[in-house]
Amino acid sequence: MPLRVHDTRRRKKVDFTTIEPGKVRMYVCGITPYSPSHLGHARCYVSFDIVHRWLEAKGYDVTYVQNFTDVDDKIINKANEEGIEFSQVAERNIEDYYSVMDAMNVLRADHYPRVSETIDGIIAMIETLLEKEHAYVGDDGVYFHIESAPEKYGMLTGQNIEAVRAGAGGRVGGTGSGKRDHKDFALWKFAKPDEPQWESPWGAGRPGWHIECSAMSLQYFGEQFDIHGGGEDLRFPHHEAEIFQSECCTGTSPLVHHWMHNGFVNVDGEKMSKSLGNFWTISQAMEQFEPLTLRHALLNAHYRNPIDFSEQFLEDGKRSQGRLEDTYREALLASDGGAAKNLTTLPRPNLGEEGLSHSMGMLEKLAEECAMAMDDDFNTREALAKINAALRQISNTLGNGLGEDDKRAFATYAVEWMEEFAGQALGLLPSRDDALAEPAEDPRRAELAPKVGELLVQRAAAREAKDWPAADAIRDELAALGVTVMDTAEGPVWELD
RNA sequence: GCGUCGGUAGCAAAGCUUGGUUACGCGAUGGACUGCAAAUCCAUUUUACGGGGGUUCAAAUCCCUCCCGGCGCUCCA
Repeated sequence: MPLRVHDTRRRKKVDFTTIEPGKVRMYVCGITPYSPSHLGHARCYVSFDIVHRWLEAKGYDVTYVQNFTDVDDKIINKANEEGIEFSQVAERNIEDYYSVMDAMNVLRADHYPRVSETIDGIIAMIETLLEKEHAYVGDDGVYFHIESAPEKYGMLTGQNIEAVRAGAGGRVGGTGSGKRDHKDFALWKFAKPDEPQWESPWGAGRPGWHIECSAMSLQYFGEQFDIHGGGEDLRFPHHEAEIFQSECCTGTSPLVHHWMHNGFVNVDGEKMSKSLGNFWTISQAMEQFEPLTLRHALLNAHYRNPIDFSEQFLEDGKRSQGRLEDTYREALLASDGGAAKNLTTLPRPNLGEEGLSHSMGMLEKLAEECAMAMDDDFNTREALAKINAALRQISNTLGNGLGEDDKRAFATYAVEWMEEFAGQALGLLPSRDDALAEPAEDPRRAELAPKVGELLVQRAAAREAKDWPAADAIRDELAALGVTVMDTAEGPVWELD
C-alpha cells in the first residue's frame, strides 16, 4: 500500500518517496526551552511521533533529528531575570520536555542537537552565504538578503513577493536596524552586554533564529532530506528562511521533499497563548488527566486540523482510552493469565466455529482498514474508528462463551492485534505490566477508604435485609463524598468522580 | 489588503485527491442486566454535508459564484 503524505509546498497529498530507498531522514523543529512545554508542543511532537512510528512500522529505517533552540532572546531574558546562566534555563526546560514526552509515549528522536553545540556549522554556512553574496554584514549583524533569491519567496505560504514589495515600508523594526530590506532576516546577531556570545569572523555574537535548523540538517542529512516537520506557525518565516539559507548555500533544490505542518491547539475557540491567559502546560494538563488520555485526545483529530481544547475534548479521550485499556487488560488476562508477559504466538483458533471465524475475519479486515487509514496521511482519527470497531468485536467475542482453548487463542490474537495498532502504531497502550497492574492508589482515595469501607458494610447489611431505602440513603451519603458505588458480581466497587 | 485552511446531524469530528454502500465518538431515547441504580452490552437517533448555480445516470466529493469563520503576513509547536 502506498503511503500518501500531505506536502505543504505542493499543497496536496502526494505519494511518499524517499531519497534513498528504505531510508527516511526526518527533521522536526524542536522547542525553544524558555518555559515548560505546553499543549501545542504536545500536539506537535505526538503528531510527528505518529509519523515516526508509522514509517518504522512500514519498514523504513528512520533517522529522526529534532533540535533544541537553546540560544534565544527569551531564554536569555529569563536567565538574566533569575541571575543564572542561559544554559541552566535551557537545561531545566529540556528536562521538563523529556519527562512529559516520555510520559506520553513519545519515542525519542535519534539526535537532539543544540544551537550552542552547532556554532561552527552555523558560522561555516554564513561564510558560504556571504561568499555567494546572498548575505551581507550590517551594523548590528549579518543578514540574509531575500532579494538575492526572490524566486524562493512564498514557497510554503503562497505569498507573492511582488505584493509584499508593494506593501513594504516602515516595517524595519528595532531588532533589525542594520537590515537593507524589511524582508531580510538575521543570520548572526552581534553581541550585546549580558548575552552569551561566540567569536566569529564578523565579530562576537550569536546565531539568528533560523540558521540553526539549516546548519543541523546539513550536518546530519546533507543537502536534501525527506521530511521536515513543525507547527503550522513555523511555515513563515522560519521554514521559508530555511529554504533560502540552505538552498542558496548548497545550490541544491529542493531542500525538503515533504514539508509537514501540524495544526494548532485552540482553547475555547481562541489560539492558546500566554497573553490570552488560556495557556496550559503539559504538566498542568497531566494533573487532571493521564498522559495517555491526553495523547488519545490529541489523536482523535487529524494532525493538520486545529483542535479546540476543552473539557469535553479530554473527557472523550478519557473514555475512549479507558475502553481501550479495559479491553486490552481483558484480552491479556484471557490470553494467558499471569504468564501474559511471555506470550508467544499460539496456533490460530479453531475456525470451525462460525462465530469465531466471523470475528477473526472482521479483525483481519479492520487491520487492513486501519493500515489504510494510517497510509492516508496518518489519519489517526479514522484509525481510531477502526480500533473502536475492533475493540467491540474483541470484547463481544471474548464474552461469548468460547471453548477454553479457542478463547485463549483468540485472546492472544486480539492482544497482538491491539499491540500492533493501538500499541506500536499509535502509542496508546501501556506496557503489559502496567496494563495488568492495579491502578495506582489515589491519595484522596486512600484517605476516604476507611470511611467508605464502613458505609459499604452498613449498606451491605441493609441490602441483605432488603431495606432498600436505608441502602439508598447510604449510597446518597457516599455520593455526597464524591464516591460512586457499582455493585458487581464480586461485590461493591467504588470510584471517585 | 494579500496568502492560506476550513464551514458535515443536538455537540464533536472523519470522508473530498480516485463521484455511486455505514463513519467513529459524546449526548439523547428505548432495551438487556439490577431491588433501584451505576458500570457494561444491544438498538434507535437517515433527505448530515454553509447558500446558489453548473457538469453527471449519480455530487459531501468535480467546476463556477457568493456568504461566513480561523490562522499567517512580528516571537510562537
